[in-house]
Formats: sequence, structure tokens, C-alpha cells
Amino acid sequence: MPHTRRPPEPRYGNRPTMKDVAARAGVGLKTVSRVVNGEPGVTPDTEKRVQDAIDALGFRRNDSARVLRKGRTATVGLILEDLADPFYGPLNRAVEEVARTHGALLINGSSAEDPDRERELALALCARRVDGLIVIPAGDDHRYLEPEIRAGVATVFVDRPAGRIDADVVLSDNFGGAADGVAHLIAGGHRRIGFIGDHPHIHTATERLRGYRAAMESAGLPVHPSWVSLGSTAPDRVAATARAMLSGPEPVTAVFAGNNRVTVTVVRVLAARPRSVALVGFDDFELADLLRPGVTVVAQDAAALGRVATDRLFQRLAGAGLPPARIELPTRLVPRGSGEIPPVGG
Amino acid sequence: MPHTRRPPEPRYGNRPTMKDVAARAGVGLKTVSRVVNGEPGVTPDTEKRVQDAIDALGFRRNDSARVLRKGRTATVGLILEDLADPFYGPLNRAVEEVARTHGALLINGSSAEDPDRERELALALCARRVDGLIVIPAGDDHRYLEPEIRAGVATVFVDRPAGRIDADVVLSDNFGGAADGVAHLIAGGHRRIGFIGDHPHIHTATERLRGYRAAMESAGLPVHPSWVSLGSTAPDRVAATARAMLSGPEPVTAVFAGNNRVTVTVVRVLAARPRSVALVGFDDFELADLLRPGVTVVAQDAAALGRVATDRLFQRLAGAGLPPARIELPTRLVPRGSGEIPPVGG
DNA sequence: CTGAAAGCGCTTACAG
DNA sequence: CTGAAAGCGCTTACAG
Repeated sequence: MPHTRRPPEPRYGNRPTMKDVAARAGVGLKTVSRVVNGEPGVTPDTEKRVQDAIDALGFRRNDSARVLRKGRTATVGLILEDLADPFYGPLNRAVEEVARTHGALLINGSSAEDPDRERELALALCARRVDGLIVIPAGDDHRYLEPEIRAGVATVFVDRPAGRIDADVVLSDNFGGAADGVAHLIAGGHRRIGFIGDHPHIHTATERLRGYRAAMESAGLPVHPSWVSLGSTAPDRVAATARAMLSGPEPVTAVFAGNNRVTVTVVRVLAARPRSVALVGFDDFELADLLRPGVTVVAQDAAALGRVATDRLFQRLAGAGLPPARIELPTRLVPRGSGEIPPVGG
Repeated sequence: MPHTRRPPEPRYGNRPTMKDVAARAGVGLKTVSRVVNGEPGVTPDTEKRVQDAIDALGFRRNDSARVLRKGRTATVGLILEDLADPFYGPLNRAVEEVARTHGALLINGSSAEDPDRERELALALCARRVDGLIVIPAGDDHRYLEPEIRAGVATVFVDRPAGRIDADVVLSDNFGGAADGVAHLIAGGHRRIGFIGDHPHIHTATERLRGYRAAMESAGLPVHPSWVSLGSTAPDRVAATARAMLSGPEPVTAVFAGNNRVTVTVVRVLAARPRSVALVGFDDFELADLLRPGVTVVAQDAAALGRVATDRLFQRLAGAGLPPARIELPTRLVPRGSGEIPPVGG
């Protein structure tokens, strides 16, 4: 027995190709392509022969090959902090829906708030040649994406601006929303209001703090340093911070929570205390209305963030030579009870 | 000026290819490939020349082309009901993490509970030649996937079994979990217990109902027909059903809610009533412990469902010739107050 | 250590 | 109406 070349590993599980279909139907490759893609110019008779061969072989076009030739993958990449975080669910779904109307699929992944992982994931998606990329940034230096953007990857940042590059960003009016929430507490008679937020390197945290300060200032209210705290949103830290603000010589009568993780922890702290303290939180969350009292929040429209960002992405892909823009979406104050508690002992 | 052929549309935004790198570095294509893939057998000097060309041109390997040649896409598809539903968040993330350890990316999409959309999406993913597919089924006929599975797409169903084909499925012990929850109510003294669940064509709904009936029967308790209701989980229907069970000649003293949507609506109904009614819900949800009373639930481990399913998928891809299996994960009863309310007027 | 040729499964740009 | 040839950007299986 002569030594013969080993047959190559079965690829794609030995699926039939257009070549196989062509051979079986006794036609050329291009004719199969025409039938598969519904292009005109094939006699009904030929078409039937091809269709029969397709059915008999169980052929399904390999879009992976198609894409290579076409130059566009009809794929959008989405990088967020954590697929498990309910805040991103509606955003994720909104991105999917818009992509779907453009015939594109969604590849997504979590950065786990790790800038290195974000970078690794983003570049892997670029290597797969996603047509566009939507990024909720974890890092604050996105220069690594500059060559990709220049090479044509339509990129839109969401929730926080890109770091050190000029790129599209869609975000909520964090400053205005926080200012509204704090003004709501002030209108209710509060004068000593605490602010507990996320790490100061996070854009949304500092913007919301800025809104808090602006509202206090325009009401002519002083801000005692002990009333403001940025840092980890770990329950331990937030709970300790909240307790400290509620005791001591200048206890606050109301708390503004900088995001939903903070809000939930503050709710737990307040539930364990006798005295009524007012609370307004940034970000809405499920069942906020079922708690007693219901939790007053400044709500962002997460789905709209995703929708607007993806629309922008496809506008870019359509060839509009758009300059990078900052698109800000309004927030909405939702009074439910906790923010309407009057100051006690104030 | 002579008529020349129009240059082709810029593909992938005119990115440099290995060929460009080879030309610039003055080496062969294969040498570039070696450097890019870190293969041995390149002199440091040659390697540097190639690396310089890569950097100068901003080359990034086109994995889309690589994949075509290699035969595996290193991609897993995940189809669930709704990316926005918080129940699927942890599952989604768990699938991503396991895929990540195998170097695979995640394409996902929502079926929107529409069997046609599920099918369309699944076949689109197969056309992209995902290596494997994880499906939370919306439809109950999956014969359309049979050719794909035979062709080598590793497929695992989650949460509900596939319809009309024999395939791997990973699900929670719906029967046992519901039986535990109902037994817990019975142990607390309840004898008239209602069951409100999802549509009867949904596997989990009927399994949980079966668990309810089994628990009632083994306690020797009769089940009045008006105590059981399967159907839409729309708030209107669920609320009306709950109110009906709580009034009339044989009012229930406890309700077992068949899933988290039902539970939340029942909580709303009970909150508006003076009399205390016990409640146990299937599925845990965020903040269930913050409600007053805390909501007692039968918790599924959604992350474990995703993890086990994805592990199974990669076992298949590794070539283990596994027969289709049904893997059942245990549930856990979490008492928080609502399930420990004693029967009133019983 | 290095590279030319063939091929992955399609589409493109033709010509007949 | 139909199809052969070239090519998308890589990797494979060689040979030198």
C-alpha cells in the first residue's frame, strides 16, 4: 500500500459546500450561489434541481466564508461591565434589537471592570472584524482603539466617555439628574444632605457629585465634608459611611445615593433604624416601588442609551462622515415615598 | 484617459494584510504567519523586521479569515428569551466565563418567546458556524436543529428540554423544588394552598404544578379546582386570579407562585390587602429579602445552569461521544418570612 | 530557518 | 440564462 497523504481533519463537521451542491445538481458554482441568495436569472427548472440537491445534502451556506469575501461581518460587539448586572439587561436587549433591524448579530462580553480585560476583549472583537463596537468603558485610556477606529470599526462609548481619545459617547445627564434629585430633597425641607457615591475615577460618580454640590450651592446650603463620600460601593463601606453620616454632631436628614448598589445598601441600613431618613437614589431598580417606603429615584433610560448608541453606530457604518459627538439623555425623577420624607430634628 | 476597472470597495476599511506585512518586511507570507502566531523557527533578526512592519502598518490578524481555514470559529451561540430579563443575567455571564476559559466568544440573542424567531436565530448562528449552541427553548419542536447537530454543532438545551429531538438538557429540579415549597407551607399548617403558574405548554410550569399536586397528595390534602391556575403571567391575569383564590367560599390561606413574574404580582396583590396570606415563589429575585415580609422562595442556581450546560458543550466539542443526557440541578428553599406566615381563619 | 503553492467556502467581475 | 477564473486573508502541508 503506497503512502498516501492523510486526509485533512473534517472541518465544520464535514458539511456539504456549494461545490458539493453544484456537483450533485450538475451545474456551476455560481448557479448554486444564485439560488442560495435568491438572485434572479435562473430557470425554474435549474432552480429546482439545485434546490433538490440542497435539500438532499442538508446544505447551509457558510456565512463565515461569505463574510470573508464580502468584507463586512454583520456583527456588532458590545462590551459591558457585567452581563449579570440587571442594569445592563435592557441596554443589551436594545442594542440587540437595533442590530437585528440591520441584520447584524451581537457578540458581547464582560470587562469585569478590568481595563486589561476590556482591552483584550475589544481587540479580540476587532480581530473578528466586528463592523462596530459599543463599549461601556472600564478603563480610562482607550488609545489602543485608535488604529481600529481609523481602520473603520464604528465605535460608540456608552455611559462614560472614552479616555484620551475623541469618540462618540452616549450618556445620561448625570449632573442634571443628581442636581434634580438633591433639589427635590431641598424642596422637601432638608438642609443637611449626604452624598455617597462610587470611586472618584468613575466619570458618572464625579458628575453626580458635581450635581449634588451645584444643587446645594444654588440653595445657599453649606456642605459639611463629612456629608460627602466617594469610594467603593461594597456594602460594608457604604453601610459604615451611611451610619457615620447619620450620627455625630451634624447628622444628615437625607441621603442621596450615587448609584443603585449604594441605594440598596442604604435602604438596608435605614430599615434597621428607628428614625426616618429621606433617600433619593440615582438609577431605578426593580421593585423599588414595592419597598416600604417606595424608593424615590433619578431614573436613567438604559434601553434608550443602548438604542441611541446603536443607531449612531449604524449611521457611521452607513458612511455618514460624522464628527465624534457627545449625546446626553435626560433623566427622570420618580417620587415614591422615600424622597418625600420630611426632615426630622432638622 | 483609458477606461480602467473600478477598484473594489475597501474591505475591512483597507486594513493591511499579512501580504502587506510580508512585502514591507521583505519576507514570505509564511514567515509573517509564524511571527504573528508565535510559532518557532524564526531568527530574532527576521522576527524583528516582521514585527516592525506589523507595528508600522498597524496590522491585526483577521481572525475571520483564520477561522475559515481552521474550521472552528471559537464561538458559542446562546439563545434565551430576553436579554433584558434579570433571571438570565447570571446564566449569560456564566456561559461567557466558561466559554472564555476555552478561548471562545459569545454571540447571543433573544427569542422573545417566539418559536419562529428562535429558529431563525439558531439557524443564523449555525450559518456563522458557531462551534456550539446553548438554547433556552421558546418553541417545542426542534427538529429543525437535527441536521445541524448531526453536522457537528454541539447543542445543549437549558431550563426546558428540547422538543421532538433527543438532546442534552440541563434544568432545575422543578418538580422537587415545587414539592418542597408546598410541603413547607403544609408544614406551617396550611391546608388550602393556591398554585398560580405559567402557560401549560411550558415545561417548567407543568413540572412545578406536578410538584404542587404531589406535595398536596402526600399530605392527604384535597386540591380544589379553583386553587389551581395556569396561564399568562401578565399582571392583570395573575392579579385577578390571586384575588379570586383569596375570596369565595374556599379561600386559600397560602399561595405558591410558579415563577418570579407571578411572585411579584402576587406580592403587589397581598400588599394591598389587610389579611395575612402566606406566599412561596419559585425563582429567587433581587431584594426579595428587603420586602416586608421577606419573600420565601425556591431558588434556582441560574449561574450553575449556564456553567454546567457550557461545560457539557465543551466536553462534546472535545470529542467525547456522549449520548444525550438530562442533567437536573437541585433547588434550594430560602425562608424569609412570607412562607412562614401561619394560616388565618383556617 | 524560510517560502511558494494550494486550499478553506464563498462572492465578484467577467465572458459567453 | 449560465459558469470558469480570480480572489477575500488566512493556514496547511510541503519542499528546499
